Amino acid sequence: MNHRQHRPTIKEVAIRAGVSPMTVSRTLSGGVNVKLDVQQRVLEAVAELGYHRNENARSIRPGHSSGLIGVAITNIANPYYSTFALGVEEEAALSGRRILLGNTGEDAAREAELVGDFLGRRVDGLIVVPADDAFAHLANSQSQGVPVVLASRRIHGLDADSVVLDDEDGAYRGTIALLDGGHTRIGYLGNRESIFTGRRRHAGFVKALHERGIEPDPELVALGQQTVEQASDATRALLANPTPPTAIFCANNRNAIGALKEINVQLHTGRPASEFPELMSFDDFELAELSPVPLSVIDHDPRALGRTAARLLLDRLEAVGEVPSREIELPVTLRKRVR
Amino acid sequence: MNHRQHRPTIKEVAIRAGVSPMTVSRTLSGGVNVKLDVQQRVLEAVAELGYHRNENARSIRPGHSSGLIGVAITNIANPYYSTFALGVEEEAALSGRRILLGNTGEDAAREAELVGDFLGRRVDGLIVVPADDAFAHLANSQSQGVPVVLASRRIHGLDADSVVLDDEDGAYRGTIALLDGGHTRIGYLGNRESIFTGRRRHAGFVKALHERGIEPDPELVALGQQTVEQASDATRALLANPTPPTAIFCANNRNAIGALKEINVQLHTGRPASEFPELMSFDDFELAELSPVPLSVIDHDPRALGRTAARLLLDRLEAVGEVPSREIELPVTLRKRVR
DNA sequence: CTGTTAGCGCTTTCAA
DNA sequence: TTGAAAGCGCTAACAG
Repeated sequence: MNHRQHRPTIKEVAIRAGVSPMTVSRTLSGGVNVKLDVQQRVLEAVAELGYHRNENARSIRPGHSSGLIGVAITNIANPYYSTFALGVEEEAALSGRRILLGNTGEDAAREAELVGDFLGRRVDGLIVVPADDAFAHLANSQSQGVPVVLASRRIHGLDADSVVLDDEDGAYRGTIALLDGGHTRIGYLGNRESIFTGRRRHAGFVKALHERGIEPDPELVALGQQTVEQASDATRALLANPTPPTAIFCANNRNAIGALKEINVQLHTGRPASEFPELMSFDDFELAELSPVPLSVIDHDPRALGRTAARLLLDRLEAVGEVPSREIELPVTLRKRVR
Repeated sequence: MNHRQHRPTIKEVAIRAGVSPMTVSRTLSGGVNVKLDVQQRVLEAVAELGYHRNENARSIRPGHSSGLIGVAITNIANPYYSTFALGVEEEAALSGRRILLGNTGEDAAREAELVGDFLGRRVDGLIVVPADDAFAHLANSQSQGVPVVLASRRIHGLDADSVVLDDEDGAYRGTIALLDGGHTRIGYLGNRESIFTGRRRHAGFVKALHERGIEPDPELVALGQQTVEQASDATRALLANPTPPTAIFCANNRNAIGALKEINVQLHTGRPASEFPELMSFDDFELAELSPVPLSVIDHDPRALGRTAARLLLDRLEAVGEVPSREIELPVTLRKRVR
């Protein structure tokens, strides 16, 4: 490895090109008021040294921003969030910005820590899928002029731009579809009630049942599964119920996949698929169509969610003066019987 | 929103605490040689103002690093790479570092652009899944003392730390398993030969066939599918062959999933599953066990790949002096008949 | 068209 | 134990 072990500075480029640092700076900023042949020499020196402007040095000057967007999500490995991150990255790249990515693992303390770090790195703004309703760290960010966009989940009491899904309506429609299919004993696998989407999707589920005069059986409701494995365990418990559900509403892809895996395992014992519950999944996911039991999905576009979140942030960064915060709710589509 | 619209500086904290900026700085760096009660006052001022040290300003001082790691991967939305990114993030976080994430979309020009940007932001190092064999931008990075770790793919001619999978051996063993299962007409869905893993996995495939005296039929080999949809299209073509393959080797999860989806579609026409080819997938993936046809996977751990890549980088950053570059090859596990 | 000066926020060095 | 000065890399503002 050719170790010059040194990052060239503007001064070195200047010396090599036989000009002052200002001329280098001007050349790199578009070249206004620099003779063409001088620009040429400067650019040659830049290329020879492999020089890159020190963005950190630039960003400490007044008026200049870092061009960074801090993104705090709960779990990058979940395809829903990674696709979301892709959307953010794409949209951010359009304005030449980069994303600083942090994983919170649904841990509020970790989230606050990450946000503090992001602020220290002078991000232009934050895109956060909040782990819970605590928001002192986010309000602090806003108070310093660093806008916050909430994605997927809102926080009660925090005035910020946000983009979420139409959770309640989706869950409601999905549940109604199950009820219309003749199911009356419907299980529920979902997130904790303390999580925005958990609350909303469960509310939509309950609303549909109530509308048909059905009281949800607490024995068929399992909340708080964060992993596929936990979801499989919860499904096993549901199936072991003396009067098992004939359908299960899965409030996210982790829970739907866990349910599917457990059902698939139990199918190998020889019981026919028709004896297993039909599934409704909030979130589409890859290979859903291979389900051995009837499966419908409440579909939406996590990439668009990411792009929208980034758009909200960029719009605010470009806006002049005070702008009221925008709350966007993206629609979801019920796709019946993808299998 | 409470808009102070201003990021407090060390000076303001100092004024509020009635001390000099240096005392604030010292307090925040551990508090050596600062009286306890003074530290107390400083920390109160910090909390009141929501102050965060400007890391960008810190990083321009000699000796100080940015604490950033630039990560350039080809597609965050691919679960393989998002899990990889999770591993990198986790390991980087252990040393208090953050990741700057960029998506290359398999585009070498975009990769070079990203790397240039990362260098401008003074990353401590780079972790790259290279889009192709061009490496001027990476050598440039190294020459400036910014180490590069290649992940998943190596580049011929670039001396850098790297962690890859045992591609050829995995593909070889997978293919042998198919041959042992009695297959002689085996299709291949994979990446372009210009991509490191594409070359190696294909080589392993061919090696196994040759060992059994079989010449691969060019009509059964489809290279270059990057998306699930393209893989489905390629599968359709394979299945339409007058003498279709009885097994298909899928060199990555995109291709395996595409094959699975196409087979699933064709199953709905009524032809029995037994008439469709058995599958071998390099990469495990979620719900593989739901495959309607026999499916084996060549499994590995993308998260460990990410952690290892980060570890290689961090080790080099912590090392003193010249250290020879390390090339790690992670093992893969053949799992027969996950379904 | 080009260069000099000054200062962004921070911390190392030196002085008190 | 504290502070003042100087300078990291860069560029607006001013001078020439």
